Amino acid sequence: MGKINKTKPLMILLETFEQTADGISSAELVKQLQPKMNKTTVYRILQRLEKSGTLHSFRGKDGLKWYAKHKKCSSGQELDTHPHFQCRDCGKVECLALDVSIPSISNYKIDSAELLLIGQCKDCMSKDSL
Amino acid sequence: MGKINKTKPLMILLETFEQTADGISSAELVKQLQPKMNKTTVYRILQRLEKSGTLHSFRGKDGLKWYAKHKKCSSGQELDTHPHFQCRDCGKVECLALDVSIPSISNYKIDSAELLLIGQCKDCMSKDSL
DNA sequence: TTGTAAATGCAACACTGTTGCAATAAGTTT
DNA sequence: AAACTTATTGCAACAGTGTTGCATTTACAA
Repeated sequence: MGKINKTKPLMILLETFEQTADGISSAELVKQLQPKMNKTTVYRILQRLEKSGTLHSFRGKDGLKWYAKHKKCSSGQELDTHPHFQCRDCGKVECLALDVSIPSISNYKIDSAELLLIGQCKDCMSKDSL
Repeated sequence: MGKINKTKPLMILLETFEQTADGISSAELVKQLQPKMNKTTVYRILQRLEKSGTLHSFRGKDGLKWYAKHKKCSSGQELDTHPHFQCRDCGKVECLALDVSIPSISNYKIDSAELLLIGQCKDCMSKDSL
């Protein structure tokens, strides 16, 4: 009891996501944290943080899994279906603060939706004009 | 000249997609066509068919790449941004004949959008009630 | 027939993500 | 504190998706 925690992998990941509102791919995290932290540990912590509601996940344009902070919905239980933007050039992913209305389809039960917008971000647009 | 074509991989793939309006994942195709056709060949033909406009591709909920017939837009050059539905239970993917309006974002140039609706299809709903 | 370009197969590889098991750390009970 | 239990982490091995290089075959043209 009273033993001082060393900086744990969980904390490192939590702080990483606290520092940005952007998305981070699991693969990127694994690379960044090696060899300080094991690949398996990274994947497992991400799963835990998603299950606990701290993070949300989605797929990027290349099929990679991305995570970002989970934004609490203003009105309780509704689905948070904000879109994500991914730059076709640098690959960066951002959460967009927009509401997307999910179309309803007869004979189908829709649980969730993922909207990914692909384009060019500010940085890459300005690089183009140099 | 005049030599009779044996049934070529390209033709097999084309016919496969002609027979359904649903999506088929590359991985599924590779499995189905083995050992008649090589994995690499399948992937390369899919790339070719997408580049030529015969197929379009998108990512499913698990990051797999899916292909389906490309539907021509009624009015020429506009982006075809129909959503896709994937069943959370059986994994099947369908193209939905709905128009989705892509939100525009200041400072961003949006090229394309992917909307994936995840839920339960008719078949799996009826299986549940047995 | 000969030559050339496209299409296919094969092996090996890179990468993302998972699983099983052992080792460690943390928390609980006595 | 000691013993026990549970949760975390690391490591190695694996499975699956997709790509690349190179050799071979096929289609097509001169």
